[in-house]
Amino acid sequence: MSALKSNDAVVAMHWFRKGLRLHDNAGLLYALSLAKGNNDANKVGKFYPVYIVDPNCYQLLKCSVNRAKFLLECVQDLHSSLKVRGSRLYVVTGDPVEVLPKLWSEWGVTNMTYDADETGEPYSVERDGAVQKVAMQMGVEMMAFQTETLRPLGNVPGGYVANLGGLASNAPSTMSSFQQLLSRIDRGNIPVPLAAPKKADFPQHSNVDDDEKYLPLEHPWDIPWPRGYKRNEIGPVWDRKDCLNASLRPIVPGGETIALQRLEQVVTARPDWTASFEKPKTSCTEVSSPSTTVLSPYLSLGCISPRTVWHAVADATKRASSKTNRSKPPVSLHGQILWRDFNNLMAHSANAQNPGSWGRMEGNPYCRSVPWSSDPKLLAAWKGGRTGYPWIDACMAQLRSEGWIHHLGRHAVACFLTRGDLWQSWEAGADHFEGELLDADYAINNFNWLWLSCSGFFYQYFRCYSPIAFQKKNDPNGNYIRKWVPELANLPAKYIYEPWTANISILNAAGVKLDKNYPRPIVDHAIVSKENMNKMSLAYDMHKDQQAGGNGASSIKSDGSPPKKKPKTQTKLK
DNA sequence: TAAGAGTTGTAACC
DNA sequence: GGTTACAACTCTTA
Repeated sequence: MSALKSNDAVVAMHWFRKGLRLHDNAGLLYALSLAKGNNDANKVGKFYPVYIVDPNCYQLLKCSVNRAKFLLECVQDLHSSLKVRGSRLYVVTGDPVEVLPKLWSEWGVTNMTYDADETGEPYSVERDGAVQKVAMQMGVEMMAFQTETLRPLGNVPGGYVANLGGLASNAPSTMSSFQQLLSRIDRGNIPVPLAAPKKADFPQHSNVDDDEKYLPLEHPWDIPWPRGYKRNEIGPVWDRKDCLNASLRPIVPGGETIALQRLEQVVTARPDWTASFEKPKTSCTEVSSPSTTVLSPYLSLGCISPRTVWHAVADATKRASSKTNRSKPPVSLHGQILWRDFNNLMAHSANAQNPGSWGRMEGNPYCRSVPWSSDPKLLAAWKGGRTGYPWIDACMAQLRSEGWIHHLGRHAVACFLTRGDLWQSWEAGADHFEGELLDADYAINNFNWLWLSCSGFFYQYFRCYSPIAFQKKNDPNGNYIRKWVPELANLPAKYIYEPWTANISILNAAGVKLDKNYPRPIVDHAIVSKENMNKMSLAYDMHKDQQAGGNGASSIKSDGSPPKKKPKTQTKLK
């Protein structure tokens, strides 16, 4: 595409949204090359790297204190890294659709690069569409770069959909068929990440100023709420005091610099560990140092690029001892990055078929209809870690405190909320996770909720996690519970997973007062899990009927009653 | 059309 | 600690 509109020097802007990094950032490099005038001294222009704190953005509206802290740290780190290179970050607050045109006029911007959102996330689609419209009117040339997945998702050269005949609805819906698709694109080779720009790559003597008006925000309470926002109505409920609450400690600090250090420490420096990594075998009982990489928060905001992680894992694996067993996708570390691309492709495909459907049950081509209940009390108990099942409550406490839970803990609480126990919609769970998780990601979060609730991609609903047995097997002494549910810390190991089975003298000795400082179970897992399996079975039968060409009517008798289907686990109900 | 595979279940048995 | 029944899902492939 033509970059220059006239003989004038270019004024280039790079709009950081996700992709909060300097390394492997094609859009940033392209903007810099434009501003440098292809090294023609007469054509050296200006370069403005910009981040917009957008209070309307879903990231801020659903955002927990932890996530706001993490985001601001990422932005601050970007500013520092740019300053080292003789530049700076311009941080502006407001709606991008209003803010960008002002900056374009003020600075005379001719070109703007940004990282594309290919998943079709509704807020991004709406925002970017509106910005593009204004840019067109103002003659600002916008250029999007696909850099947040190993390969572009869409119908562009090297993209997944381009290798599916250009039809997103042809996207593979299983991990193995996804891996085959990837292996057909350039024989499965993953492009090498681009280096971060050096000081010499920035146009010098241009526009570096210390205008305090554009400094990064320091504290989460500096973020203004959108106009008309009413506390407690929607989104986060926090103020300055909440932000200073010492119990809220993100599991990792934000920023590209720390992300790259962490990659070095956990992957590069541990070749044997990296080569033999198997996700299902990692521990969800750790109370001090996590058993996985905890790179996901950085990937979700693009502090580190997936290609960078991919190649670091490949290099470390090459250096591993010959005696070390090499794990393979989907359980290996490469597998984890592949899952990420697969999930992104599914989001892209769902939204290409029906815009905005990926985060919902209704109209989502990958989601089965399940008649979930809606009980605010059960949902609140789950969110607040007051279900009466210590392992579930411990996970929810860690989520609230650190913005992170081990993958298997997420499985446990997601299964519990949906098909396992509470029979609440996965949408409600996904919504809560999106606000609380540091690594909240539209594609991946919704994919996993579809999976765990057996609404899509995973269908073995008879495999159900027990909120007691699963973790008892991993952590017999209940150390994880003792840390995150301190009310139960003094219970003997025998009762730590089921405090209601202890007699009153044992409870008294441990300082546990059921219904007072710790709740009794809100449901009986042994009973509801069986009932729920029968409900899932009926929902699946309805789905089959619809697949067969009907509208599910054959499952409903003329009097409106459900079919007399023999419950498959009837014999176990007693 | 049937067989096989599917990142990570549970409980009972030896 | 390994094996098996539980009651049986869907999607892909041959």
